[in-house]
Amino acid sequence: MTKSNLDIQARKMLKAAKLYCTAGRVAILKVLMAAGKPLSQDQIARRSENKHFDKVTIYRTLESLLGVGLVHKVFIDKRAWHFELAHNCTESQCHPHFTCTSCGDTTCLTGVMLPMAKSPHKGFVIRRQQVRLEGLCPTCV
Amino acid sequence: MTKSNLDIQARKMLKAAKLYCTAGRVAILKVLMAAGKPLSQDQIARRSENKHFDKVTIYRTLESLLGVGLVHKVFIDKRAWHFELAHNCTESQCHPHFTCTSCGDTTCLTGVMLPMAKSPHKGFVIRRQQVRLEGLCPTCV
DNA sequence: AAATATTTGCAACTTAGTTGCATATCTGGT
DNA sequence: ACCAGATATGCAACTAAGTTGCAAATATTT
Repeated sequence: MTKSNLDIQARKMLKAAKLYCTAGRVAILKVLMAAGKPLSQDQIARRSENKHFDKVTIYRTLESLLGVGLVHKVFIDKRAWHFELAHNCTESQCHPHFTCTSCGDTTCLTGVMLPMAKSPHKGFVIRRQQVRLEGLCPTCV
Repeated sequence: MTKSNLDIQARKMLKAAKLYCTAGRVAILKVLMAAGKPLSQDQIARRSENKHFDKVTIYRTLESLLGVGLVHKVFIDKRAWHFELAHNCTESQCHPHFTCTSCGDTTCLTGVMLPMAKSPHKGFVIRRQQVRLEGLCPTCV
């Protein structure tokens, strides 16, 4: 079995981040790369079913990927946390996430970028900005 | 016992929204007004301890307040949902919420407002925008 | 290939939020 | 002010999401 492109890329990312290159990390990175949108632990588990990973492993893996900045936590109107690859992001801002109020689906609006907020209160140092949008998606309009 | 200002205000808001004016709703609105920042169910419960409200009641009350737009759900890096009064907000945008990465505290940056994002993908109708900021607060700088 | 460092899976647990249903409370009409 | 109907509340039991400790398995370094 030849290693896929995604596989090679995932291993490169892990090596660059000085993380142990384990089956779980590679698999989860690949799932996130393929998805192109934020996923929950549960969704990740279901999308890597050919190999079963315990949910604790998935959470801990995501934690380690968060730690080195390969992955971001996304805040959307769902009960479970969602994670996505941190590419397409500048140091201070990712793309906005759009959630449809009708079907509930979330889309990454890559390419859209707002100017960074400036704190009016002296003393606040703003490092990162996240934008969440809500409305109707093309299918539900 | 004379009714406080907050009390009168809360009742007015409920009446205007055509919601039953119950002890729970008034109490929770007062707690949110007094807090001036997003609170979780748990925090609301602890701040209205002179009268005990079941957590189910608090969730359902928040649900009803959300329904008429008196309250907003705020998305921050906490496990529990947080809610705040929906004043100080335009139809399409509240103030940004700033969370300190050091102490974890969240502050409302009232007065700060970003231009609304414009969708580059035709077909998306953007109705509301929420901004989450992260960095260091004055105390932790 | 061995020694060391790190990750994984399991079981048990905590915390957040939900559901159904019987009881209590609210509001408008008389 | 009181009653009927509408709505909200509390309780108990439940589901879902995320966490902890520890022993076994897997990576990496030498």
